[in-house]
Amino acid sequence: MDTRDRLLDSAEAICRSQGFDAFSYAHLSADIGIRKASIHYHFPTKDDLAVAMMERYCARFQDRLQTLSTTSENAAARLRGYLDLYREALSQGEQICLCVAMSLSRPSLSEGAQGMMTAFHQNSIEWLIAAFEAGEQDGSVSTKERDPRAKAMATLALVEGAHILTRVSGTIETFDDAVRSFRRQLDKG
Amino acid sequence: MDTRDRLLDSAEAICRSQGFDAFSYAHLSADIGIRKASIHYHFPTKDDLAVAMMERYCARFQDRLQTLSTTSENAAARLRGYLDLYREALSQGEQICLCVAMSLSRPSLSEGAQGMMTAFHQNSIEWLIAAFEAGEQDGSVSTKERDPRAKAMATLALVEGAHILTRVSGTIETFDDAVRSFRRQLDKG
DNA sequence: AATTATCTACCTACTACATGGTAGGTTCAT
DNA sequence: ATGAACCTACCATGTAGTAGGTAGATAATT
Repeated sequence: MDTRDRLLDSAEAICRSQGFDAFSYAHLSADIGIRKASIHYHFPTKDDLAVAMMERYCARFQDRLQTLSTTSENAAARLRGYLDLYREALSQGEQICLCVAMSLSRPSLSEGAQGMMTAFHQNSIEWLIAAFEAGEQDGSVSTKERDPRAKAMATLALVEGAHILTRVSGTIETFDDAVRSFRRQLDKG
Repeated sequence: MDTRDRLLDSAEAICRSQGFDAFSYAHLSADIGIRKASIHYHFPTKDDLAVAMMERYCARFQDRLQTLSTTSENAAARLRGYLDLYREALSQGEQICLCVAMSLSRPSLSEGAQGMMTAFHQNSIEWLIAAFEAGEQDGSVSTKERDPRAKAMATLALVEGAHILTRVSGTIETFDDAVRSFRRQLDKG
């Protein structure tokens, strides 16, 4: 793997477990074994790194969503896959969604990085809306709520909030507990 | 107001809008108008400040929950009040729950501060469980889900996640969108 | 009542270290 | 001989925290 990717990996790991302000070029340097100044060759400023990190994360996530859409047998399966995606992202319970992690850092992140976060949510919402609409058509997702947008935003809030709860408790069971009710709805449909 | 409280106010404001790592004794100093070193008289270390901040926040929140329990006419009203509490906490959309904000900072927060966060969630969950159980008894809250613990954890995740979404979008409408589905359920019952 | 000691809440001045970032040089493959 | 990918050495600034002093209120002792 090339240095650039290793830098992004290292940065993403710290960022997702301790927040954006928690890692420094010195940490990365010690972590991957090149001098601090050399990192500036790959990412002139820390904000460049932030943007690159978000871009890669968003692209990967988007890919996964795409795959889910095409391979799932019905809308309920798609949404179950979505839950699994967030569950896997937790790793052992210490890695939360990069977007959640970044959202709390000082808003001095530059419009570039801010924009990536907004885009990430936008994409997620659109995907979820499509999933819920498909669920109503194929009958695999039955809910009282009719408004697909409300359902989509509630779902996004649920999984991101579940990440926070899991981060605090430290055990992945917390995530399962928090999404249990929603998951049961998907199984019944 | 005495200096100690002003320090806590200032710290809490920055912490809830930019994260724990975003404020320094220098910021507080400039904000309330005493010298940086004098802050160490009130809070010897930054972690002492963190613990005091969390203690005050938890106590206040607990008080509010208590009030809600005693003054609401039924369980649905209690839960509606809970949603309002989180909505108000957002202020104009930049102030998120202190516990959510702290949960992302480097876990070098000391067991004291970590423990306060766990306690906060514990208290919230217990309060919510009681509310959902009351809702089943008085018939004001009707849901498919039977397990009150699953409902409680899902609700906590929902409101904390809604805070994150609101923080990113910057508008309070986001919060309303995210909890709309749940709130509608409470109104119907 | 006058003096002395103690305590609170601040101050100036400092340290040691971490931070992001820069200047300029070296190695090595193309 | 050009450029990518690194290096050493540095800088200005910000960080939490310390040492030691001071004005003023309060309490204790004579």
